[in-house]
Amino acid sequence: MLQITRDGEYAVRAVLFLASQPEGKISLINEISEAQEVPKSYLSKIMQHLTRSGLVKSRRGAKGGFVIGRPADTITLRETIEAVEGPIFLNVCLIKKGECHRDVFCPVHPVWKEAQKRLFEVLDSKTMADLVKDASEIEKSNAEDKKHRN
Amino acid sequence: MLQITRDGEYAVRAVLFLASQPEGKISLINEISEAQEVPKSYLSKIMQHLTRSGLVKSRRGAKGGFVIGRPADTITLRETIEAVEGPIFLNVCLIKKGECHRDVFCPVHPVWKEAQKRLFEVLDSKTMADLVKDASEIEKSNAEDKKHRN
DNA sequence: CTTAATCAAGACTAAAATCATCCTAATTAT
DNA sequence: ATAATTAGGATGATTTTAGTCTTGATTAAG
Ligand code: SF4
Ligand code: SF4
Repeated sequence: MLQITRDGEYAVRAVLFLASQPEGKISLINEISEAQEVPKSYLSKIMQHLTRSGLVKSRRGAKGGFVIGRPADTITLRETIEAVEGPIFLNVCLIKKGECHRDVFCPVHPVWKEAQKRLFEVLDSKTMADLVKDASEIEKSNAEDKKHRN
Repeated sequence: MLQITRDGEYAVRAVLFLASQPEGKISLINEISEAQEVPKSYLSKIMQHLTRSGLVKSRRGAKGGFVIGRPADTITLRETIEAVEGPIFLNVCLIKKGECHRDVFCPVHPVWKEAQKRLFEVLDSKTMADLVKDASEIEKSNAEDKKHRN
């Protein structure tokens, strides 16, 4: 359907949440689930993937939980999504040369290549650090709006 | 999976085929299916959608078949895909305001908006007429390559 | 060393989407 | 009439999506 799955969406919410936590703060599944409105048991599955990919670090047992795995300014939106959904290909012919044998003469093939490139430009350019900053600016702006509505 | 479906892919192939036919030439399901390597019975379902959307015109009965429904330079890649897949939304929050209630404070929302805009720029800018032209240029270039490989 | 807390791993499931196929009906030219 | 074609809908296999649940492993602390 040319739409990101809940896996990808929830992964972004989770990583973004961890990125917004103070250094060293350990977050529990419960916290993340409630704050980001993701079903707890589903989220736990997603966190496993994110842990295996290194985007987050986990510790089991008492005082365990999750922290972000790398500096937030080194984690892009695309990387987060692909960590749980696998690599993005807008059409099968982008998977690899010859995946669709028509690619050698197909005039649509280069268009998909370009479309994907442009999409990646956007998803690669936003890091989790950027998004945390954006969030605080939106919050500030919303507070301003509220004041002006009096 | 953030990938166009076979419906969309096959629709593009079919419309492109019709766009490349000489004015007035009527094409049969069989011809289109063979030339574009799309399962015949599946294609027939897709042609129905394309007909209802006006992108192609059909005539039943003897001497019937399909022709393109509008000038090829007025049909974009995006329109063709959306005719069979429905409108494209890279994430649910793009469907409409409030579809995701977090959109008012979510820093990722504007990124999806931008990503979709960029994607549309590419898919809207290519018409079937462009693609037919591109195809003939690719063919010419491939023939050249072949000659030089001697 | 026991226990409570917490994540890891994988089995399981319901519903929907995907990718088709097939049959019957309607239409059209000859 | 008849042959050629598309229209429409029923059907179906497979995969994906979006989750839940249970059991096991690990850890800190008393
Ligand atoms: S766009 Fe062209 S190359 Fe890509 S899958 Fe379709 S036919 Fe193959
Ligand atoms: S990106 Fe933000 S607004 Fe869009 S669906 Fe996710 S949470 Fe909602």
